[in-house]
Amino acid sequence: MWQSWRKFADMDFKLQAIASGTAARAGLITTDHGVIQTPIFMPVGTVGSVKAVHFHELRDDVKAQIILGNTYHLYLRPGTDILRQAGGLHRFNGWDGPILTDSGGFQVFSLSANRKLKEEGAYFRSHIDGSKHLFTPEGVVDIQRIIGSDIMMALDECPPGTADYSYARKSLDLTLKWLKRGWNRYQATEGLYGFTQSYFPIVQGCTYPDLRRESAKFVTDLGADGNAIGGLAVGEPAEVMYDMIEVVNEILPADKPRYLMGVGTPANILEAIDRGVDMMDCVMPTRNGRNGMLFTAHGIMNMRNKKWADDFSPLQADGPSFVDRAYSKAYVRHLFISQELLAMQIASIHNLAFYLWLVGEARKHIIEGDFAQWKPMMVERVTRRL
RNA sequence: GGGCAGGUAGCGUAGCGGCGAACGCAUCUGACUGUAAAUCAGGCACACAGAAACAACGAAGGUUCGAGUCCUUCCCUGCCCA
Repeated sequence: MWQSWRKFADMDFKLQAIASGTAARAGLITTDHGVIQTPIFMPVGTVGSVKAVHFHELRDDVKAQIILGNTYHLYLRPGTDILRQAGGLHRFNGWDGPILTDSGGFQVFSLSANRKLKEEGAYFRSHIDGSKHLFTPEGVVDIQRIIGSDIMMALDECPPGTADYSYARKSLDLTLKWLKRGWNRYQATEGLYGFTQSYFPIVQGCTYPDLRRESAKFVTDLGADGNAIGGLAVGEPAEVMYDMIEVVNEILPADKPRYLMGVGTPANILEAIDRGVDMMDCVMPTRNGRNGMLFTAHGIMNMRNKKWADDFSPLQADGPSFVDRAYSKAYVRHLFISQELLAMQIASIHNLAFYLWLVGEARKHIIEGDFAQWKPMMVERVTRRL
């Protein structure tokens, strides 16, 4: 185990431990809104709300340390005027912990039918009212200054996992230009609300190792407070994703946090941590939770299945959240079948608490030094179907 | 007793000469990875399992190449009148 204390532009990242026989590491990220213990999972709160979960539940039950917001969605609603008047997103929604905002780069991918990419930026049609908007690398920094997130993300293009080489090449060229322009705007501006904000550039390059290496090198040379890996878990096989993480993490600096964007399943998360990833986010625990899927330390349950109808045992007797013991499987199934809102609340709290428990356990085992033995056992358990 | 309206898969309903029959609900199963997702997809008599066979239009007759669909009788339900 070794330690390093280094002060970077806006943010501290203190590496606390690296488990032997693996690239997994434990650390502490210090922001103006609090300290984050890594590896960490970050619940997604796209429009400034982690769907179906109150902030006191997020803090006290889920034990979230940082949440996400989304630039595209917040820009459309409530809009920058309201966010500026509110004094930023922390003041607006009441979450006083760290916030990371995605740039809208993912919407370039997920709303691809409603956008056109040009050198200057991404032209969008609002999914809400069809109105036209332009997202530039600079503009997206400006918007995130107004939102006031602790970590701002660069605007990138996130191509599908099936993209061919020539498209991936072209796409990466655009993303690299955008990264540099966004970085320049970031350095030329400062936070509006009296605390500092970081800017994370994003590695792209689809499933092509040479493009990934080039991208990682470029990103590293910017010297940001932390670096992100994007364009994964978008249709490529999981093994390919793991390979790309390894390729990229050989290059990304070890003394800065590495953020794997949009990942993933509990097994994905453990594999990513194993390969040196520090931060992850995913809609899966909340979205799949609302749709009846519960992730547990013993496997996956579809709560709508008939087999739970008369199972009065607790949701998860040894689970980390109060909902795990407060409610039975039969009751939660009844709530889902009856389309009761409480079902979605319980499932969201449970899944998020499980995800945070999982990364917390990973951290513990990294520090204790037996992560390499613990991980495969855990991967097997969390992928079972109950 | 008379009049009117009806009887279609667990329920509700569409179809009014080509239907092995649409749709909704219920029910069962699956999907969901930087959230256009409290969403989406599929199954759903019985039996069998592999391409063949047998299956829902109240019942029985009839007309027709062909009938939920037209005709006759009967049974049942609801409403109204005696």
